[in-house]
Amino acid sequence: MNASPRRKELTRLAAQLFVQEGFDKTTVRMLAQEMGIKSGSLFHHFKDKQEILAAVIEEGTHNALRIARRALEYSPTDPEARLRTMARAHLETLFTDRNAHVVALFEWRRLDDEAKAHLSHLRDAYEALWVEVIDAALEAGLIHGDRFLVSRFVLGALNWTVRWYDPAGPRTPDDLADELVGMIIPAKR
Amino acid sequence: MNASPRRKELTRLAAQLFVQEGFDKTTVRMLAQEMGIKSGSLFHHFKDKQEILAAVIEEGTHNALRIARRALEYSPTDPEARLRTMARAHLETLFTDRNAHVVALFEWRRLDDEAKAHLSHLRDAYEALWVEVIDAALEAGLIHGDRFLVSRFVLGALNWTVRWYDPAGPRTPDDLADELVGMIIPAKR
DNA sequence: CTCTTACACTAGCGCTTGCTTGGTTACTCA
DNA sequence: TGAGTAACCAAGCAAGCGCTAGTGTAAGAG
Repeated sequence: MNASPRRKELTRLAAQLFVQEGFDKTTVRMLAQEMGIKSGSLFHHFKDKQEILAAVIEEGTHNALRIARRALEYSPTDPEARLRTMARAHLETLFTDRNAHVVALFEWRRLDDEAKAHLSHLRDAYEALWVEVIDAALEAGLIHGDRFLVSRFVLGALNWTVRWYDPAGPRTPDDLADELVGMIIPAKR
Repeated sequence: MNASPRRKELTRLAAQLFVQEGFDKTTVRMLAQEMGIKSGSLFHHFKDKQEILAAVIEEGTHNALRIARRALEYSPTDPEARLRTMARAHLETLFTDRNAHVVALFEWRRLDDEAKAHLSHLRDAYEALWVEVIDAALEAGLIHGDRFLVSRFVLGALNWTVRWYDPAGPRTPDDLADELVGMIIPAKR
């Protein structure tokens, strides 16, 4: 709700700590120290610890949606290019905003029901983009299989990259995206 | 180390709770109650909470390795069949021993360094099976791409199934496995 | 009939947790 | 100049945490 610049910065720091330590192991005292304030002052910005988590996830998902929409807007319209665009956008988002997304992926269950209900709308909107692109690729005969399963598998493969991919290595996120797309569409070289 | 039947049963119950609540949120009192004993008695079976986690993960990974090896043993030897066999074995393990594997996948970071070192050998042995099968498929020209990336993508897609797959639904784990293999090898229907 | 072993219990210690309270400081704007 | 407000702090409470110490009991081994 509130979006003061101070709160945004605190959210960014919280995301980092949540990734490093996990939500449960991150204490309000650790959060406060990282932010350069005392633990009590934290509750001036956030109603409770839960709300910090929700803020982190909301911020991340919001960005992902924005980046993907913009990327599709400027993408060529043929199904293969759009598939590649979505894969690239997904990984771009995943690694520029890494902390927030890792939290969204692995600490989702820690949200209370209210926050989950609110945030799952955002997430569904994002997944809808994927389903749309994959449907087009299926109809064009570019890939084959069940639309539901294909999108789950692709998203799974992409999301799992946060567990092993090292941005400092020789491969760029775009390399990964292209490799994945190349893997699921029949070769034509 | 120790493997009394009592301890094995306790490990199974612990896995269930760890999945339900997460490792950090699961208290020794909750564990004890689920086991029908008092919290103090728990430490007769396990040195500390960490050791329970390690026992859960060890048990699961051990089973996965056993099942995969046995499946490969009885599999036809052509690369496509072996790929399908590994995918099926992976999902079979993932869903018969679901709790243990979810814990292994998502609570790994909670292990102390010593346990990590010990258990990562087991995990590496399992991944080696995958690399071997995927190498054969690449050499046979069945799939294309980088061996490292392909195996990461495939494992990612498979592991991610625990986040969305409902065993009570219409699809069997074998269906999923076949669909995934069908997705990455060029169609020939 | 004793000794050992496995398993469980009661009681609680020492510490950390999320969060509250009551007050202070610095800045903005009429 | 004075009122209002956003940001912070010091102090600490109540609850819950992992784990320990010491004891009891029943079953099997010698």
